[in-house]
Amino acid sequence: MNPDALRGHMDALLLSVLEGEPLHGYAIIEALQARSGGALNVPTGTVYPALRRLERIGYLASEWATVGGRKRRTYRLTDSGRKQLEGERSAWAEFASVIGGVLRPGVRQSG
Amino acid sequence: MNPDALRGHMDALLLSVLEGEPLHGYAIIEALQARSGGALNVPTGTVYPALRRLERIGYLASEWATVGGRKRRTYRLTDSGRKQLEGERSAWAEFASVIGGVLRPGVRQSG
DNA sequence: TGCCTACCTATAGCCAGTCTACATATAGAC
DNA sequence: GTCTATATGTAGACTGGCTATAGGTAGGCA
Repeated sequence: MNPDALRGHMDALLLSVLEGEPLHGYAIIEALQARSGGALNVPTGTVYPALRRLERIGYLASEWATVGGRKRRTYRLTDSGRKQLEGERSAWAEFASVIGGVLRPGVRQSG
Repeated sequence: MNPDALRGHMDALLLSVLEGEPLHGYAIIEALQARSGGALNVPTGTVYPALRRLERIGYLASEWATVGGRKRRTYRLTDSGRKQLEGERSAWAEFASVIGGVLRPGVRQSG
């Protein structure tokens, strides 16, 4: 998967994965991998800064927890984040439709 | 349309629009607008450098022409570009399927 | 005792592609 | 002579995903 292609879609992926249940960073990475059938291998250097950014904006909130002697920062969607997720979903639908439409083979403008 | 979302998909759009017939830069911008129902407003600062890059790689070839007193640089797909377009199309299909899959509401991993 | 793997968070700096803003020029309408 | 449409092009800003690195715990294994 070309990394550049993810640009601008990462937020939607993160919010979506957190919709069902709160997760910590490492688990989010695994969830993305699992949900994509292994196609999405997002490095920590992408996920952790993105999560902090989303928290700063107000779409996520986080709490520290210690599980099995390991510290985790667990993120959950805020109401604002849930609303944003809706927006991201329709933006994606629009985007996919537009790009898909232009890429469709054999299209000609007037002939 | 969020500009970042285009990252990594611009090449595919340009190659696709040139599949049917050779076009010059300005016409390519109009074609993208037309084919997308107005959703795609790609600025010249994006298109011209991208076209040059694609030519440098070998996916496009260009020739100068003068039409109605105005100079145009007309781009056409090379064989290599046509091949690349196929690759871009399947990459897009894969990408759209993966992202769409993760974004689908109500997905849960095991429960 | 040491080594390795899995788990877990985090940052500095790189990089490439899209964007904004600007520069340049012809044709035709008004 | 001013405006709009047509037409190409560059410099530099911006931005967000990536690489590389850093730090630490737990548990298996030899």
